[in-house]
This record gives sequence, structure tokens and C-alpha cells, in this order.
Amino acid sequence: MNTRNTRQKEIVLKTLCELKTHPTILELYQAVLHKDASIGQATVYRNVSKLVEEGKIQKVLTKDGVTHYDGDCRNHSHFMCNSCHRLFDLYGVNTNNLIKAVRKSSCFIISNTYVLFEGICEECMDKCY
Amino acid sequence: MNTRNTRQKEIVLKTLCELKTHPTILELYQAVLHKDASIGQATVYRNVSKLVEEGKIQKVLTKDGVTHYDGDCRNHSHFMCNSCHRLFDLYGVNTNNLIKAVRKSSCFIISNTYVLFEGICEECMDKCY
DNA sequence: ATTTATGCAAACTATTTGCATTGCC
DNA sequence: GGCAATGCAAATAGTTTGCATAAAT
Repeated sequence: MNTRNTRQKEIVLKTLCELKTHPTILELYQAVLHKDASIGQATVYRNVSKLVEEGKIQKVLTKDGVTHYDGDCRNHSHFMCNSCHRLFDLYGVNTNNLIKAVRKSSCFIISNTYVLFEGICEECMDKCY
Repeated sequence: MNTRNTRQKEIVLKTLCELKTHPTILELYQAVLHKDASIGQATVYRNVSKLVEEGKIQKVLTKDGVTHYDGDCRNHSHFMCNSCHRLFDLYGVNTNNLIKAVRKSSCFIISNTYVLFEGICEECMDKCY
């Protein structure tokens, strides 16, 4: 089963990469509609799944029950503000020592590590939340 | 708005704590039914939400799109096997250094840290997956 | 006695799927 | 030309909600 490059798939990828907000599928779909109003929601779902499989985009783990996506696949962590519920990128969080600790204490083969921080972002802090 | 201790809520909590499998709501509901066949699914949903709010149980972050729950609220990490899709507990993964790194490089106030590892578990490894 | 929690069914939201058609390769 | 991908609508999860009733305080 070969894979093809379609206009729709490119728009989905490009739109997600431009957005720095870690959108949900619905938010991404809205943004995609601005570029091509004829794209169907199912197409966005299908392409997002494929892009995740291909490793071109990634899911972001959160506790809010909705799946968020990130067009940046470099290894980095995320911070979710419990007040404004925005997701932020955190680069430079090194997880090598965690992985070493798990290797020593278990027999699991680790291929990925995800880290999510929760708390209050600077902006919400300033608002004296 | 006061909160009451009901038989149903106790059964939900007890059942989850007994299960070491990090069940989804549906799996938990099945197990609850074995103890009391008259409990409704909505009751399980409502009680699970409340117990999470009360900090007596916790959601487990995974990439499989379904929410899993853990009756153990001690701070610990999880490992998901990409072959058998089981979730395992990992104790002794110390995240203090990660938190320190984020404190230094950002102005976020961190209240929680979640770590998920993905890979292949020992059993699946032995099966030469 | 009051009022929260329950059980059921209906409603709602998120996601997947079937199918005829389009459009890459 | 062949077959993967699309767009639409219907189907299928997963979760929440309205309401009359039950039960905890």
C-alpha cells in the first residue's frame, strides 16, 4: 500500500507547523478551512493520524481529555497552565538520567519518553490567579 | 455543596485500588458490576471524576487515546508497552532535576510532573517481538 | 427534612468508517 | 489505468446531562 502526497495532506502539515498553539483536531480543522474551505473533517483526521505514524507531527499528552498536536517533532517537553489551559513548549529538559534509572531498575526497552508539567504560567501568575 | 459517602463511591474506589492494571473507565465499570450489578455507568463516570478531583485516584497519560486510571496516588511514573499495550508502574523515577531545570529556564510555577515511557516490556521482548 | 447522589435514557462530542468519486503516480 | 485519498454522511465510541427517585446526613 503506497502513500501519496496530496494537496490536503500538505495543507494539514503546513497549517499545524505554522500554529504554535498545539491545537486540537477541531482547532486545526478550523485553521485548515481558512486555506481551503472544501477540505473535509475526516480528511484532517486521516491525515493527522498518518502524519503521527510517519513521525512528522506528534500527539501531546495532557490531562484535559482532548488530544492536542504539535508540528514540532524535536524531542521536547510541555507545560500546561491549569488556569488558562494553554500548552507551552519546554526545550532543554534532559531525560537521559530518567531513562538510565529505569534501565537499571527494570528490563523494559524504552523507545520514547514524554514529560508533561502542570502549573501556572507567568501571565496567569501576574494576574494574581 | 457537601459531599456524601455512598456505597457506590466506595465500591468504585475499592475496585480501582484492587486492580493493578490501570483500567479504562469501561474496564473499571465491568469490574464494579461484579460487586454490584445494579450500579450505573454514569455513576462510575461521576465518581471517578470526583475521586480524581479529591486526589484519591489519578489519570494516567497515554498515547492510546483512552483514559486510564490508577488507584495509587503516590508519585510514580508509567511505562506503556507498544506491543501488548499494558501499562506498568515505575517507582523511583526522580524528577527533581527536571523541575529544577524548568525553574531555571522559565517562570512557570510547576505543581505536577508526569512522565510516561514507551517501549517494549520484558515479556514481549522474550516473545521475540 | 433536606439535598446530594443514583440509575436510566437521551444528548452530546470526538473519532472512525462505508462508499461513490477524484486525482496522484 | 489503477488504486490511494477525498468528501460526505452515517455509524460508532466515549462522556455528560436531565430528571425522577433513592438514600445519606
